[in-house]
Amino acid sequence: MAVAVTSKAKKSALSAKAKAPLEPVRDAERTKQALLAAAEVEFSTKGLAGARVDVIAEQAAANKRMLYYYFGSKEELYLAVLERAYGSMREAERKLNLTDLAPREAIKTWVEFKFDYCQQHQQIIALLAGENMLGAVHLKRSRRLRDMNMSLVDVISALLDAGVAKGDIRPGIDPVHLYISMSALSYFYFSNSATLSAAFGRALSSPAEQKLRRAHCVDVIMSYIAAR
Amino acid sequence: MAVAVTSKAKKSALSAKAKAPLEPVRDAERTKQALLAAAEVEFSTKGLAGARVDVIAEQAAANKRMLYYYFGSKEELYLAVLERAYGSMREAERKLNLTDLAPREAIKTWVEFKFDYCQQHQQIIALLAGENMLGAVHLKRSRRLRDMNMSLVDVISALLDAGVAKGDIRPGIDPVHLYISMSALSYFYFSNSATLSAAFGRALSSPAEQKLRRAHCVDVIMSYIAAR
Amino acid sequence: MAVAVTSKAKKSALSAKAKAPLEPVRDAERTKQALLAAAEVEFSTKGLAGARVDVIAEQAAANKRMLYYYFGSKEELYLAVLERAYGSMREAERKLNLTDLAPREAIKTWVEFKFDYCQQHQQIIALLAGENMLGAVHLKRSRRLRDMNMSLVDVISALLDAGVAKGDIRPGIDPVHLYISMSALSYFYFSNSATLSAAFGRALSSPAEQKLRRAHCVDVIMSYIAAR
Amino acid sequence: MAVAVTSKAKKSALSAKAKAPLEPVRDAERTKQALLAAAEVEFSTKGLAGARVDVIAEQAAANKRMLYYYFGSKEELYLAVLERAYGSMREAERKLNLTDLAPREAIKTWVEFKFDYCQQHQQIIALLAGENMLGAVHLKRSRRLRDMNMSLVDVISALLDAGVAKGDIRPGIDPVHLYISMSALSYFYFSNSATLSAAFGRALSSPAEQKLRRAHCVDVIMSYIAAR
DNA sequence: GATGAATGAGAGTTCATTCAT
DNA sequence: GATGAATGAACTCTCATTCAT
Repeated sequence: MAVAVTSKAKKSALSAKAKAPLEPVRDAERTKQALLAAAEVEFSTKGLAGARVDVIAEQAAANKRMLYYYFGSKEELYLAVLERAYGSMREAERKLNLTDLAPREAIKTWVEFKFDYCQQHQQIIALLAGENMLGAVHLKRSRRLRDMNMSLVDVISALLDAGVAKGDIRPGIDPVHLYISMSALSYFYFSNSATLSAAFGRALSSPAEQKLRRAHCVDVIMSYIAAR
Repeated sequence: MAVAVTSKAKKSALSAKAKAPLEPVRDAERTKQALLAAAEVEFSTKGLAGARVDVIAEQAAANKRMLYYYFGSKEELYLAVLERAYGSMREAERKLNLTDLAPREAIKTWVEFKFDYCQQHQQIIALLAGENMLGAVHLKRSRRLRDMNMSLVDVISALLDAGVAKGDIRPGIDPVHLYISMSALSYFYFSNSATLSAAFGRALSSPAEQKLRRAHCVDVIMSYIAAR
Repeated sequence: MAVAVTSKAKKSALSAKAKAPLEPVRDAERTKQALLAAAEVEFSTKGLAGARVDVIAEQAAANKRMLYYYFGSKEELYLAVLERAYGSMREAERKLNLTDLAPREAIKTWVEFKFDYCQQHQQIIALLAGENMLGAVHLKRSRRLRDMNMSLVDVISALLDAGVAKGDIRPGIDPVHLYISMSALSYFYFSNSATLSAAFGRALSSPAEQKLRRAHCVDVIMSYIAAR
Repeated sequence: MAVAVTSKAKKSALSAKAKAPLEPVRDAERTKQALLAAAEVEFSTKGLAGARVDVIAEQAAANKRMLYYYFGSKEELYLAVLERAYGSMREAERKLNLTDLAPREAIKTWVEFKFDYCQQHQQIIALLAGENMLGAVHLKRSRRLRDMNMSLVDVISALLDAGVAKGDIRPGIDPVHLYISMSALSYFYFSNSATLSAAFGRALSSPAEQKLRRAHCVDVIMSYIAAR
């Protein structure tokens, strides 16, 4: 963990220029981010109702009071976590720039991205699962998320159209449902890994198994979109 | 299990000995079922932590004390609900008797069944989502569910083998992952319908939309298993 | 106050008639009244904001949870206390039956009653002072108190009219302001006794002093209403 | 006390060397007064316990830290407000110089002053009501207020004696109780206007109504002191 | 003289659970 | 088998106050 340095240290930094610039203890942004990070863990493992603000504050090495100072309430903190998680997911997707690739290649990349993102952010998966269980009432209220979506469909539509024109993607595919399926194949595997592993008595979350699943997801989608 | 005799029955037994043989009012069983039903609603909409014991008792038109009388604790009630829900899902699946059908036909039927079951039991979907968020610790502890699974894989394997032999299913398909995908395509659509509808600004849960999705799920899986 | 008798007490009373009737621990009404009484003390000495629910519960020998069980919140308990206090004050006034007396005699009795009531219920005085400081927002919201008032003015009017007709009360007196003055002379003496004593360096709350004040109040009002 | 020099002053000192002798901006005093004014509003509407330090600081457009810098604590600020309010009330009374008037005229003027002062300083009325509810523990501790009182009684006594000698004031009037009554008639009308208005369903605080009350107060007192 | 960040104690409130009948 | 009263622990949230700059 980074060592905290007070203003005292900073002043001495003026005299000794070799001193590395350090993060101060009284850093609003730092505290805020620590709270958000701790909250993400707590909410994603226990849900909104099951999460404890004391635990969040403690894990963030912050005072409980700070949580209310910055976020107002448990629910607003939850929403902040949700917005950040959902936002960064959409953001990552947007950065894919799939339009530069050939249609089938682009879709394959997308499926792989979906899988990798789920794998690397299982906390977000859990978070979204919890939010969906509650009817997504919080996400629906969020203004920040209103605009984030939508354009996705346009990208898929364009890819599908190009593929159809080129002759290597079959016509008549609904872009929304294709997108849902691409998500579903990876998301469900991670969101339900606990019950799935129990059900099949097979450690589905091992690296080897994950590699298998990744290929399977690509396979399913590519088979589906293939021109006959 | 001991036969329940209500106080009503007792009283009438005292005053009139020539009573009807045994008036099995079984309020006991009825109360128990009412509690389970109410608990399923409460747990599936609010999660384990968010659910309120008082609400469950009230919705079941039962006294709160009865809940403890029959189930011991909130957590045990939750487990009972989970077991019942998960059990009946597996039970329904077992009753499909798919081995009588041609392999491709059987799998198509299965996919459709998956979709229909999800649609008709969205409460169970939510319940499972919540349980998975918690790492499925309760379901893993359940003895009753140990045995329920497993045989599923055998059925799929048999179907796949038969199809391959017959030449209309491609070889090399992993039955576990096929099963997971069959589940994923329907489950995710329902479990995440709240965020999906918000994301796409399209009422994905309308009957027309559901019919579309059902066909899409079948299409995806059938394309995948098709022999080239 | 009626003595509560539980079924237990009743039963034992049947077998052993000499048994003293006992107060049961689990008596809803008793707990409720104890809470109200404790709350009256706490609210009247510290105000709504300064009062502590823990103290109220402890003084009532009840569990803090019971306070919420019966009253819902601190504010609602406060309102209940207020309604009870204000209600019993008005009730006592109504029972005076002053119309049976000669006009001047009636008004003299009323002034004396005002003084005596203030003296015997200084808690209520303090309670009302606090509520008035808050703009009486709680009392104004109370439905129960809507109807309690008003008729008072009619009584005074009748008395004044009779006195005027009889010739021993001067005409032209506003009954509302007379009532306010009758209240003010006693109420203020008690509500502000703390600052008054400090200001005059004279122990104004001694019995002797109170007797003096009582006579003074009567004197002032009687001088005012006297026909010239 | 150290002379305050604001940053504003400093800056202008830098740019214009030919400065005015000493530009005593005294933000210090201004901030202090702003805090007192804001505190008076907050304490008089919510009481000591109900008042919020943050609100006071915000309303004074000052930093919360300044409140502690100048007053040490919430309670000491409260005391400062009380002392100021009570002091200025007594001060105003002292400035009446009633000894120049004829006795009855002087008392009439005094009653009118009481009424007018209450009307113009209803905040102080509320403040005193709150303090009295708490047993006036703060005012009693205040050294500044020890000396303020007392002389009032001498003035009244002198007026009464003069009136009695002159033959137009009746003998035997207790000056303290007369003073209390003069206060009571106006104070109570304002301190309890909220409940009174509610009780009588009559907007007692309208200008017309206030004029009526003022005359009534004078009438009551003048009738009382009149020689028969 | 002024400020935003931080704090610990304690407030009101809620909850699963149990007691007495 | 059923009920209303009772409980204590724990939770979310608030507040006056102080630190570091």
